[in-house]
Amino acid sequence: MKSTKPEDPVDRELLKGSTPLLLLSLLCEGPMYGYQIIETVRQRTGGTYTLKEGALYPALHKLEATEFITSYWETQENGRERRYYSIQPAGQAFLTAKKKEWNQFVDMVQAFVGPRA
Amino acid sequence: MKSTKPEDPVDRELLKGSTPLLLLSLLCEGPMYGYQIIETVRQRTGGTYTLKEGALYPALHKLEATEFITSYWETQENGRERRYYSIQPAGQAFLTAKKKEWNQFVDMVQAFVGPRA
DNA sequence: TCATTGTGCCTCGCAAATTGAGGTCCGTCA
DNA sequence: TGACGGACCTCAATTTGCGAGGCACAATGA
Repeated sequence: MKSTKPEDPVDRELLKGSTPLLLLSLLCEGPMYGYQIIETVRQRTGGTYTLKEGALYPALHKLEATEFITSYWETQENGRERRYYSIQPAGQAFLTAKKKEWNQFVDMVQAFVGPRA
Repeated sequence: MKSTKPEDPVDRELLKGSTPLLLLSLLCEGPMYGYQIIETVRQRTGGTYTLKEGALYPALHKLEATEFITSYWETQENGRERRYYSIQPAGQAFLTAKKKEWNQFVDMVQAFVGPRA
């Protein structure tokens, strides 16, 4: 798993604050481990959005500290370990709230920028 | 001009990066001065988005430094001064690019979060 | 007249988040 | 053996918004 050539990345500043939203959304589909999250995001966006490790891990740890997600280590057949994260009920609730906020935010900006070109 | 009670504000982190986009969009409608921008945004969003001075002025100065906008002082009848900002051709171009980026960004997040509830 | 509110500009230090670079460990395959 | 990729992590620097503060002056009303 590795490839997908780089596309023009989206303005980094726009991404700020959207990370928890993304992570929780992803984990809604099932448990995932860090590296997998990065690859999944990269693939699904065709390389437009490359989640950086330096942003991902701190974000995950924070979500875990607030009990929105939990983690557990799982040993693969080859003996190597992976740390899986899964969403918690509190995280579900938080996600719902965040989604609403996100939609509000989009509507607001759209109101100024004008509807989709 | 003053009122519009405070509503629940949108997550500050989400706002990051969207400010230049907003400012340029507004200035597309014609020259405006700082205080006016703040009031306009507050009114149009019903108080959801209160652009703070500490965020606005630095942002304007930056846009001016990059020649996306220009400013000029105008004296009112009562003798007071206002600093008007107006968009420049370079700003127009930048705005167009930013808009496209914005739409891309929204689509991307939407793809993970799921379409509007 | 005096005090308060509103208009209008600005800067500074703090907090939060991402980036980019760095580091570690260990399978696998040539 | 050596190089690569999987897989975890941290840290300094940067960027941006926030809050608080400051300054100046007009208009309002007690």
